[in-house]
Amino acid sequence: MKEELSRLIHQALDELVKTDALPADISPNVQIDRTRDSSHGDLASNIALTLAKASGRKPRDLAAAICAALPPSDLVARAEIAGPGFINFFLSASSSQAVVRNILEQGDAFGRNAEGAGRKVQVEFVSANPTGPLHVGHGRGAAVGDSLCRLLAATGWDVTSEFYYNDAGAQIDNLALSVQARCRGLGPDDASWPEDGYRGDYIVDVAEAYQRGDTIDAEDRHVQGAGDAGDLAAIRDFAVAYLRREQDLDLQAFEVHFDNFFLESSLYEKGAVEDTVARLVANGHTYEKDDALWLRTTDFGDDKDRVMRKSDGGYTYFLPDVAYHLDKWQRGFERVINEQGADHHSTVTRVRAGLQALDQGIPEGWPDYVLHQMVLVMRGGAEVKLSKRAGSYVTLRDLIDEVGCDATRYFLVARGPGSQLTFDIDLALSQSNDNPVYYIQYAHARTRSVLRKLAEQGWEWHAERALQDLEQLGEEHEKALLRRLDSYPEVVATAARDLEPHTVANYLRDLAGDFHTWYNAHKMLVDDAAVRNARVALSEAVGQVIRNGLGLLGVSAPESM
RNA sequence: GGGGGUAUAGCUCAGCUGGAUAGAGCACCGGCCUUCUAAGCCGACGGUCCCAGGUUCGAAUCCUGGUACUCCCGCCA
Repeated sequence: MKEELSRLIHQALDELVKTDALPADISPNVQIDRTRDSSHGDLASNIALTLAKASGRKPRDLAAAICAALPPSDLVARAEIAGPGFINFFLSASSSQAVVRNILEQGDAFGRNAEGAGRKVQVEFVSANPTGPLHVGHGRGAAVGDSLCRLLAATGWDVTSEFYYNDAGAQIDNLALSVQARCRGLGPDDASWPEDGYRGDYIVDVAEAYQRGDTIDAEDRHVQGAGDAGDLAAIRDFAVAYLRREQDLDLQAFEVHFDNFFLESSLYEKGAVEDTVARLVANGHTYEKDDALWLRTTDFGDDKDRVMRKSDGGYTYFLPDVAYHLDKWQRGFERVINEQGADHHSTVTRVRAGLQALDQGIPEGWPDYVLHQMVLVMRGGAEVKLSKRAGSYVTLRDLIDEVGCDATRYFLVARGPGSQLTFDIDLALSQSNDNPVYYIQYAHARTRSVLRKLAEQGWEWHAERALQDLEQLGEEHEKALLRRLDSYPEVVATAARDLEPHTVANYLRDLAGDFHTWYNAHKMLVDDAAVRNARVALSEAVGQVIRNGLGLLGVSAPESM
């Protein structure tokens, strides 16, 4: 549609150049925008404003000349000059109604495109260490990351989702010590409680399960509790498996799926960490100082050099991070997106620097990052601190149990990742019916209800026949809906390109609003068969788009509410 | 000190890569259910788009300089 209009304008400009009404050396950048106000038509161009100076003519005069030179087209009913010199295009009824046919014919595919051209992309998100249940911050990562996967898949990318976790580091030792202490009947307030031990109640559950000899069947490991409080290694394996299973259940409840789980320990087993060190040393980007091995990341834009191998011989987390990303590159992911909490933003420069130092031909800006800001959780008017160690943080499972998966996912994905999110539990609980997700789902349920009612009244409706009656859609509310529906593919394309799923959420709210307004203003199931057919077709199109859009957010579209 | 993010209605937030009269939800006020689902609709109220400059036909949006809040800056992950 935009392309077509752009072509018409170019033709008009060529005509004006030919008749010397415009200088030949202009380089028009024709821009077509959707109008905000329907009194400004459906689409508008600012071309006369941008060319006014170069042509030495007043914008409105130039706009008039362009309008006069526009070749006739079935798409456009009329073009008007408005404001300082905009050209407003009013689409013909038939071309604006065509979107209904497109939607009903394309169904689930409406809004998808092939921009990714089947290229491989990996999205890594959540990546929580198995030291406790997932909290709200992980939930935001899960909601955003999963939506990104869906958006990328919808725009032609070959997507792999991945969850990375550390199953062997210092924090895991700390976890094991905490469970061991619980096995011995100690509490966080006892003198011999491990320093910085995990204080949460879930540690008690792990300890009891271990001592009972429970069997854990997690996605990637199967462990039985040995029951021996003295066997720290056994406790560690059991605790990791136990908490991984808990996280799997959290993700399952959140309806988030991962294609791959990647263990940090596997990097050591494969020798990938040693290889990475060797390569960095061979490339001459390292030096020894204070018994430690440093990487000169300042050569690659970092503000100071980083330790790779500590003076005690162990590696810092930085090194396996680099090894891990090299592994991603070697798996053929030319594009990788890491969705993380913004508190990790300082690792971005570091990891990219490490990859550059490897000299493997990895592009400088690789990989991409989507960083989400903190989620503040309010309860009873006060902030709940998200401290694992205090054990008082709000878990994702709590939220899902309390406000439901759909509402939680919508809430966490409906805001831009860059804005801090205040999740007010009291508000979510006391006013869960006011959550925007219900507003959208309700619109969908209404479209389904109309079909049921139609059948009850003995009327028949067939898409192919109804599409013959689309010219019956002449009400202003209907035109607004048609405009909104027509913009959906652009919304999806933009959201995917900018990695911003929340624009889809905003769009759906607007679409649902247009639908509810129309629903209240006009009855669909009227006696006039042609009008009825057309309106039900429009309703069906709305339902389809809501379904498609909610699908991108991982939110269900219920048949009835 | 360095870096990331944010600043828009009483509150929570949108604002489509510079467009026309800056929008929604919540809260408050007033209307609409005998009629396809009132989890809905209609109306009213509500603004120094943090401040100061700059860029241009045109700035909430871009640039510069400030201010405030927040997160990060370890031989933790």
